[in-house]
Amino acid sequence: MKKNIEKISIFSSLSPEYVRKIENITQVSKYLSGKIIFMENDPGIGFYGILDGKIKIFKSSPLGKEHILHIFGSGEIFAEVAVFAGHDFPANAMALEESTLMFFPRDRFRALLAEFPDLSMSLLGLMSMRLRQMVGKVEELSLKEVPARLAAHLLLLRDNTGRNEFNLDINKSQLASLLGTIPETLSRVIRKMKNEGLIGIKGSKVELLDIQSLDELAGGEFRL
Amino acid sequence: MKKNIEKISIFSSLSPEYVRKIENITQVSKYLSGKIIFMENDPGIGFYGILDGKIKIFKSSPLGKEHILHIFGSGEIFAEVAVFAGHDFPANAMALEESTLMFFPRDRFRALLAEFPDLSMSLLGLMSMRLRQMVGKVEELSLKEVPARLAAHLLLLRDNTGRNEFNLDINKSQLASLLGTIPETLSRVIRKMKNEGLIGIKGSKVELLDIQSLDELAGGEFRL
DNA sequence: AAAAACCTTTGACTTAAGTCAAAAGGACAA
DNA sequence: TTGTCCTTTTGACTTAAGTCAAAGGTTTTT
Repeated sequence: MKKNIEKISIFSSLSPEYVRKIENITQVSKYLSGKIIFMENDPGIGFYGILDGKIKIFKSSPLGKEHILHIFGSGEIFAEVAVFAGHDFPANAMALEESTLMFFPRDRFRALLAEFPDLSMSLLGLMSMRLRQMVGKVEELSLKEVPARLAAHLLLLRDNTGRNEFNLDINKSQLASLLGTIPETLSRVIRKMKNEGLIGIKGSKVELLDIQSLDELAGGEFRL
Repeated sequence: MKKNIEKISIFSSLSPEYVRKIENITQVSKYLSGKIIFMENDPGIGFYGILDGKIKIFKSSPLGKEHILHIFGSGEIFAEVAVFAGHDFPANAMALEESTLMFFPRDRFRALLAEFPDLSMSLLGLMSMRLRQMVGKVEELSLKEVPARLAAHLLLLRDNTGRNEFNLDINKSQLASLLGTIPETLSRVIRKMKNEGLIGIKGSKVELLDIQSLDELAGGEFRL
């Protein structure tokens, strides 16, 4: 069966030599829909990557009720948290449709890490990077209101230029979309901030007039 | 100087033996406000954890303008992405206030990973776990509307119980807060769904009457 | 310079969801 | 049974932000 570890997103940006080394320890198999992949309390002898298909992770109560924890799709890996931690599988896994999985045996994976510490470093680096991206997204999504997002953005530009007066380097439609809103709304928000004396703006030249209020708008203590 | 690696969140949940081993290779130093920690293109000989203080990461343009990429605070690590990847530092770092940093030399850290592959596994496991949490948060924040969140929640309960009829195991105020809204709004949303024939509800007994519409409400193809 | 294309602003309207206040309901003890 | 307390629902109002349509402004092209 063809191995295509590039489909597993966490490994896809690894250097080709490591990709090959990892591929060599894996084992690809097909699971029919409904097939159990592992059960709760089975020893965590390895984790899985999904080349194709959908896997549901679930727990069963004594009464036979099932509690779905997660459903994973192509490109994702699962069970790695338990396996890395050296635990047994904490739940069951079942194929929801015909699926092609790649199995990464714990011991051989561990041996690879032992032999090639740079592989560990690369993997840690990749995860670290992704974590950063996600944290960024959460921060972004948490500022719900447009004025807050605009204020935060302006303060960031201020940090970046070191001035209270600077030029927007993109047009307002683009800025609107960057802030997750539409030009009309942005226009109105800008007008309001101008009327309230928080900023001055002419064309793409912006001047921050009331840093403290902007800072509070942005959720307080945004940046030093 | 006292070492307290527990303050660095990614290492805080590591087992004590590894905590000690890592502590042994680190070096704690104080930086006065304004002090440069490293410069762009310096070799990435190690990464840093912040025990206390604030660090700004920035780039300088040829004209001397600075562009702040990020500001890190207590408990965070920085520069690890470049260091793990074996790159030079891609930007400058400066203390924004008096800060206490812990330095993790790349070579010694790498040697530790080589010697203790289980440490690699644990770290990968921890990062994986955090990544999961963040992904979950992003998904949650992306469903903006209350009816969508309620529909998603009901479908999840359905998955979990395996029935179209089940009991809410918490009261409606708690449910409202779980969904990130308030009881009044939840009450109205429920009434609307009832009027539209999507659900039946009596006390805490819920029946899903139109799975397909609920599924669409929840953003389509929520769960198989 | 005139025309076309694009960007930005404004107005009028709609929708989602929050606030405040008050009315129903339900549970349970005295 | 009658209160008392808590949860839930309802109404009236407000706010934030989106849609649609149209009017001004800028550029760019010809």
